[in-house]
Amino acid sequence: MSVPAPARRGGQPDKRRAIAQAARLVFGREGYARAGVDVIAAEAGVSKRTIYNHYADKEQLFLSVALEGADAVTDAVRVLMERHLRKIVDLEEDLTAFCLDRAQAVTEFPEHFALVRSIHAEVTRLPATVLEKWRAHGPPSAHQRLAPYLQRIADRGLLVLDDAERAANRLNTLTMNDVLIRSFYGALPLPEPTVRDIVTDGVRDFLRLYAPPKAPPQSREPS
Amino acid sequence: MSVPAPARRGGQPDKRRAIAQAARLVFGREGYARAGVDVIAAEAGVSKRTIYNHYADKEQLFLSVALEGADAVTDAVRVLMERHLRKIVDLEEDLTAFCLDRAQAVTEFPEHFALVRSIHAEVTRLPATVLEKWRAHGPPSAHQRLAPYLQRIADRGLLVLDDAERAANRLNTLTMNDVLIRSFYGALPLPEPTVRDIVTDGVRDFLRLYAPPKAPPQSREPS
DNA sequence: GTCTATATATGGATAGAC
DNA sequence: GTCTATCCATATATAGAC
Repeated sequence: MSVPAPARRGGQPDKRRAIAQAARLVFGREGYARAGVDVIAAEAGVSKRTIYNHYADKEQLFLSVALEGADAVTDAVRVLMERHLRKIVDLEEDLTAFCLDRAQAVTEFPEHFALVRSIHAEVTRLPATVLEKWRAHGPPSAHQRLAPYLQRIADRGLLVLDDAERAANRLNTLTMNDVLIRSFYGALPLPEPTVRDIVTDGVRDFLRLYAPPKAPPQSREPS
Repeated sequence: MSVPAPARRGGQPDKRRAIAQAARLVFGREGYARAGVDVIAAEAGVSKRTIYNHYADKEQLFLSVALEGADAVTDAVRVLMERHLRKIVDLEEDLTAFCLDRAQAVTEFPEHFALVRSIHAEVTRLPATVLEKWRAHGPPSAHQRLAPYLQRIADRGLLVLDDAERAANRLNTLTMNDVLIRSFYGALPLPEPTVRDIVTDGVRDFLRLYAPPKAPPQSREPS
């Protein structure tokens, strides 16, 4: 499943992107099995044969698009981390804002999460090598990138961490997972207030688990 | 989607169950779209026409089987609650045992969770009325049944609950959800030690959130 | 590389006898 | 109600001209 290099020689590389985008749309809307290569070709404005010139078959096209989409989401989350977790002013507020934005990313990439649902449905039929790549592009990598941010926060004394990666996973569990499951992985987006409640509660409990024993708000009047 | 009453007049009601079982197997193995009514008929040992005599179409067959399967899982979980949570001897141990058994139910009903994955993939194409029924038969009902058990435990002073149903959801979030997501809803079962780690950690954190402030182990020597 | 046209297969649903 | 045989639509993939 290594992403094949776009054909350069004389061909229009735009077409390949047009195909990928159309495939993402149609696969997301119809699911893998129902999606017709015909429809994808029409949506992309190319011939069916052109698709088969760029991709070996329907399955390769699907997997290629799925992995690209996962990377796009991953990049978006990376941006959110930098925005909310680089400089902490109020830990609870910043974590909440981060998780809220992260949760809303689910509804901002609807085509991709439709692909995620299709992959879940097909997962028992996918080759092991493909699944490994899928795992590598997915949530686990997100945890690995979140952990250093939490570690930096802990180094400033705002959290007490035994294991930064485990804590990253906990934050995810307490906020994202509920949103994912209850929204059917974004298929039926939850009302914004509901998401806010879930995330707020999750962050609060996360801090109850990981906040320092008694946060002395740097009282300016020592005994 | 009301489950239609089996035809009695002269027909063999066994056939219907054979069809349902075969459908559960084939839908679980192939997914909704790939599953052929032909194959289901062969697996059930009946003719294709017989299936269409019992069920309006493929979709009705699928949904009927899915809801029945959800009820079966629900009943199994109900049994586990009675076994582990009716009489508490050691709260942490009992909760852990319950959640472990509950998590392993995912791998004990592989066909059903394969159906769950298919439903996720199809969820945007399902009628709203069907989705409501699906939700009603699924996890939310499990929370509602778990809550009273937690409430009884709290009444004995072993937990401090603000809202029993919220706590039930928390226990679920901290144990089941990770298992579900990381195993791709049971498609790639996690190693038993991994499940044990997840559940053990989850219950420990649950108790850190909901245990009474300082559990006095009824010390026999007051000041 | 791209297009039109087509081969080939499959699957949902039905007709009609028993 | 159940079976055998079949219709018809659809979909993947390919052939061959430009």
